[in-house]
Amino acid sequence: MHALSALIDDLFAPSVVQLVEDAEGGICYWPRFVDADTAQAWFECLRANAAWSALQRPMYDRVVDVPRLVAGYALDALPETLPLADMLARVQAFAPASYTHAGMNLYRDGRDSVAMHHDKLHSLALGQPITLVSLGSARRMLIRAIDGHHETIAIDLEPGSLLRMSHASQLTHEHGIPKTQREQPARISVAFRARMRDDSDHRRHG
DNA sequence: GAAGGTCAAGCGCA
DNA sequence: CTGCGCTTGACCTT
Repeated sequence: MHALSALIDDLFAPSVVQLVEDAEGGICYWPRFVDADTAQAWFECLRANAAWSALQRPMYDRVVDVPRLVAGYALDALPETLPLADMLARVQAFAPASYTHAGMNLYRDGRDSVAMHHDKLHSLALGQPITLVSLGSARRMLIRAIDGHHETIAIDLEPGSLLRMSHASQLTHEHGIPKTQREQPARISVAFRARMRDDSDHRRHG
């Protein structure tokens, strides 16, 4: 019975969903980028072995925790303990680009979140997309047009899914992961980006 | 070196 | 319940 409904889900599941249109491919969602077992294995390995850090930010007159854990890796120096090389190869097959970095977020539960934002374009290579792999439990993302009617798209990012956002779409849309009251197990997002150069050298100088 | 953008939690509102 | 817009301030980029 469950096997049958899963089969029906598979038959009717779209292979790709176009969420936003633009000249560079807009924002595109593949619900079944990898199979569930692979997604689960990646999730467990990353959660256990990635170098997660907890950040803080000032908020009014106190310091609060950033509501998620973060980790980042350069793709030319990947630790062998992580499945990032395998992930990159499979991302390249769906959304080829000259990726250089993988940035990861761990949303532990429904209280973790990211505010609406667009990715910083000054450090990203022109025309190169940002491609997001979702692992763990599904989590709702909001995508909102900046001008016009501020139309908002809500999409539940499923484990094993892939979301490709064009460089151009970062100028017209912002995105975020709102907090939720629902029971919400952990999710990891892995964002592959193409940085035009390493600009981490000349910060914090004098 | 001045100016502008970012993004955290909590509130009230629809 | 969910989304949205407002608030302050340290840190960042331009």
